[in-house]
Amino acid sequence: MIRTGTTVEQMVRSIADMIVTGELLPGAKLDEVSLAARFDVSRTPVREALRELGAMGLIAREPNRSAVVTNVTEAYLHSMFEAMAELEAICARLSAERMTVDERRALELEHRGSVRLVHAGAEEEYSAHNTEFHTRLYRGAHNDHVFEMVTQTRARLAPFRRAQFRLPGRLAKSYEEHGRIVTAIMRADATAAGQAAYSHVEIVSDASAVFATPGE
Amino acid sequence: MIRTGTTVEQMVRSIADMIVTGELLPGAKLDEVSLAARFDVSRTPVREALRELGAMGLIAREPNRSAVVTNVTEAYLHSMFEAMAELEAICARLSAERMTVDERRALELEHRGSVRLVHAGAEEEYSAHNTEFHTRLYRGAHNDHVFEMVTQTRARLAPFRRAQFRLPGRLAKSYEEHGRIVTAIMRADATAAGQAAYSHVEIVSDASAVFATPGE
DNA sequence: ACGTTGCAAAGTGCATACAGATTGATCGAA
DNA sequence: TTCGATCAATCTGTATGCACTTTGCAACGT
Repeated sequence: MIRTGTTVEQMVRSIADMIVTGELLPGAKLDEVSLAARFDVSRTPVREALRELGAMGLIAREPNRSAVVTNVTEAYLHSMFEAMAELEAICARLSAERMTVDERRALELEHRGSVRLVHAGAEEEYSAHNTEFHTRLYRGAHNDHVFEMVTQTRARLAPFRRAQFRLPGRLAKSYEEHGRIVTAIMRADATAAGQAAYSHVEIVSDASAVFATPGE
Repeated sequence: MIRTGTTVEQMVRSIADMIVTGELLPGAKLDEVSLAARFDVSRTPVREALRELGAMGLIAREPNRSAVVTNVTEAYLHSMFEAMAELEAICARLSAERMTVDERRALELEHRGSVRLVHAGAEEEYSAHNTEFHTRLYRGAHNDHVFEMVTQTRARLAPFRRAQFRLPGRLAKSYEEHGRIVTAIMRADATAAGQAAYSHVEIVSDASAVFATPGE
């Protein structure tokens, strides 16, 4: 396979991707031997990859037990959504203050371009647009550490948010909420941008809570 | 050393502690064989510990190079302090709204008890009190994910904040700022608590910026 | 002098081996 | 039948070994 020193990194990305995209569902067991066979490497790099995924919070590890895809309690899921709302609000506020002219224009274009996806009901494509839209918001804050935190939190939430756009009317609502954020940012109204971003995530949270595992 | 946990966990805690306390300064090299000898284990668990510390952001790793204690740029340090201010503000706001009566009382007692350390100029002891004070604030928010983020950010900032209480008059100022936060929380005034916490960190940031490494 | 090349020492990346822990199944006894 | 104990299969935790990479130094040529 890969003979360079990036083997573990690639495995981390690959496994993280499987978790985020739902190929590996919360609760799924990840045993080292199978993974080693699957990636055609020995257990040593597999263990290092699992160590890193554990630190990222994507999997849970206990001594002498197989790693399992993190299956958070309702309470913790709620705390992550609340944190996500706060982080998005921070990004929106900072973006309203700091985005360059080009960044503002690109955000607006990205948003306007998505209206046809809403009308077409293209859930898959809208989901991709949504990711891009929010990533622009995170970058626009011009704060690397906040970017790291919000990106990581987003990754951990991904498995629980997957089906949100399948709920009836969710696409149109999302578009409308994005619009409020964009408007506030174009006006450089940090307070309004923060509030719009906060309530946007709150609504996504409500739409996703149903997928949580009943507390343990 | 702490009894609980596996070998790797203990090493992670131990090394993280050395970094946070300044026993290992930013830029210090951590080679695997030396660490293995020092902890009397083989390189395998050492590598896993380094992998985890890397994921935590405490050390930087590159292929075929020794790990080095993270030596952040001024720009990144600034972004961490700004993020820290936002996180502390969140904790203060949520604490103002959610702390139980017992938690509020304990916070106030902790604060009042520290006045004698200020008068005595006991930097070391005040630093311990400061940690305890802020930890109470983080817990009081009753949000596990925010707690994780703020704790991790705090750990990464620790090496650059160590000497803050040696600056003249810093103890008294810190005490005064804590007082504002406590007052707001006792009044359940979330907005005031958030603002007080934000500016408190801002001041610490200014007091610490001098320790950053000139950008690279 | 100075830059270049080649080599040796040291360190990392990964594979393999072995020891200890866990799990599940089977067999025996109440 | 059911509960419990025992043992084998399986998996994780750690040690060790080998190959490749990096790096510092020294000898060489210009």
